[in-house]
Amino acid sequence: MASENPHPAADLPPTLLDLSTYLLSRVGKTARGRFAERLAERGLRLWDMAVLAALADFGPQAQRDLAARLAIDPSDLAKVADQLAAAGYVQRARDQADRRRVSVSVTEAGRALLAELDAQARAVQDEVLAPLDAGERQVLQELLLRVHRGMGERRGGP
Amino acid sequence: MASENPHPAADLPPTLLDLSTYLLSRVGKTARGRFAERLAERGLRLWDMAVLAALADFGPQAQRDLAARLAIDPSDLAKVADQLAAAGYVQRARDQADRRRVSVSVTEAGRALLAELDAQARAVQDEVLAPLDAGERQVLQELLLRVHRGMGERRGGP
DNA sequence: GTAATTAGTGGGTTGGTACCCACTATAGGC
DNA sequence: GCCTATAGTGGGTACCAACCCACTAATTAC
Repeated sequence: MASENPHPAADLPPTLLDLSTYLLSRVGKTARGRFAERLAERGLRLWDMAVLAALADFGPQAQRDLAARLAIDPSDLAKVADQLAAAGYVQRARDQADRRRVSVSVTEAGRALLAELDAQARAVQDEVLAPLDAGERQVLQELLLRVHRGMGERRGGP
Repeated sequence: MASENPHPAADLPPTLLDLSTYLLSRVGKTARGRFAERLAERGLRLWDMAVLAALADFGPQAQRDLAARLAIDPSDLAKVADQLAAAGYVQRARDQADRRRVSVSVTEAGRALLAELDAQARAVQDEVLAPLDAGERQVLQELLLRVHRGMGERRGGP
């Protein structure tokens, strides 16, 4: 999974480097990739963390609501939840009021894992944002947050 | 190819939104996706533009050098070049000094196409960066550029 | 009760990317 | 001339993400 550098380095055309969207896409992909690598070492995927985060932040929820919130296909969420439950990071229980629903909640182990993953994510972030000082990182975060809020939440990854 | 919004909107866990790398990845993916959509309408892919840009910026080159520069597999580049040549956007000619090499150069049509694509890319960028004013976009561009330069150019997309 | 709706799940398909290998043609060392 | 290395190309494989459909179980509407 850890890919060495199969092709030599490159310096890219200014026409592309002048596009913020190009840089955004490239930097974003790299960051995502590096973090995904670390998750893979534990047999986890990005969605796993997204689900844990959503449960920790918003509390127990029915899978359907969780899927809507994360904009993931309910069928795919079922698979993620399955793995997480098998590993003991989440619990699933039939809702007694409406027994079709499965309420998912994060366990203590899940919270602990989330904290660890968050730390790892920040480690990767430090690596990626190394060229920026604390103030600049703050600025970047705020700009990105505003851009993100402005985007119609179509569909993305985790 | 144009995906409607198959799942309802979502508001995401603060734990994730607090990670710049998460935002980077998400915003980048969206931008990339939107631009790719437009390219797809013309039967083009992201690599096509990358190749045109490299040729326009750096002049005619052997495919091998072009592949190294863009960090794409030579075999994959061959396929891209093939399509571009068939459409008349690039020309391929055997290097007379070394007849193994194929020198690729962009045609007038290719330059015209690149200009159009660049305009479209900027249109998408305007859309994505809508929440930011001109000064903020400038700041973002510079921060991203520095981050990008700091990244070991492992491998990415186009 | 019957019909229509909803939640979850299993089993796929599709599209795109990165990657790799075998093969041909040419070049260069000696 | 012979041998090794290199440039390009064709034809794959592997992997992942997004998506979709069919099916079951439970609920609600009438």
